[in-house]
Amino acid sequence: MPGHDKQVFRADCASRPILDQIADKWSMLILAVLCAQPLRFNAIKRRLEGITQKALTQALRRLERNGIVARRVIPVSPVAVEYSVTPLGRTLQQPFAALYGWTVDHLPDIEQAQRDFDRRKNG
Amino acid sequence: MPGHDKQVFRADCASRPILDQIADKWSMLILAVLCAQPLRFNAIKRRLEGITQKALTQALRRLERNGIVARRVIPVSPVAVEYSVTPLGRTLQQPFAALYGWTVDHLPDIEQAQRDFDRRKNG
DNA sequence: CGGTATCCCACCTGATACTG
DNA sequence: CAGTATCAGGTGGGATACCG
Repeated sequence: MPGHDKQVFRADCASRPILDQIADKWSMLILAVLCAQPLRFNAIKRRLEGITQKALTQALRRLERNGIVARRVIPVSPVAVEYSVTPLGRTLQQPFAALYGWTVDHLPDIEQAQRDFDRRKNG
Repeated sequence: MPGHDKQVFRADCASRPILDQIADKWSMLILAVLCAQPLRFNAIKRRLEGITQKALTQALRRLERNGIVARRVIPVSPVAVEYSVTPLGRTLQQPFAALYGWTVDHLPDIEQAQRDFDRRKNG
């Protein structure tokens, strides 16, 4: 991290809570599905196997509050709500893809390291 | 994420737990401080304002298990333990730096979005 | 359909004490 | 120094029920 090696380690660094809210379990996956196309609440939920309604609601609110996704209410009956990625959110695609690509590329190494570690501990 | 748009959304995708364990609150900061130089336990703790001993211990174990950091016991008295970044861990620097750079670059946008959102909700 | 409200429990936290 | 152990207390998640 050339250039900002000092501030980020301070508890009051402004980027810390952002990093926490954006680099979490579900946000990356939500952004990925929405980047392909805008989707409605339950459409997102169906695509993200394992997410609960509560977790999805919370993650979407957080992303909306941070300007990453937009929420549009379509006044039909029953109500339809469409979520889409904002221009700001699109700029996150590159960093996220890099991180995801890393996990895929190094998955064998990591799993090997885990086996080694567990064997050392257990015998 | 060109090329792997399908698997990651499945609950049993192998990269999911890795992503969870690596893109968490403290791992990025720990890796950043250790990339500059190997450090002992309390040296890391002093640099990461706000982390508890327990949280640091857990994060280091997880990083060690995944082959990201190495733990070396130096048999002096009292015991010294030095943590360093492995070659595998070094390859994570680029993706992490990209993500951190993003938060710094877009911090004003995000804070503005937060103010707008909060004002809409509260009035 | 897209949520909110509620309950309950696992977990994380912080503080403190103890050990090799 | 570098942890582990323990306990109290608060937070968040899962399951369920209900609402516009």
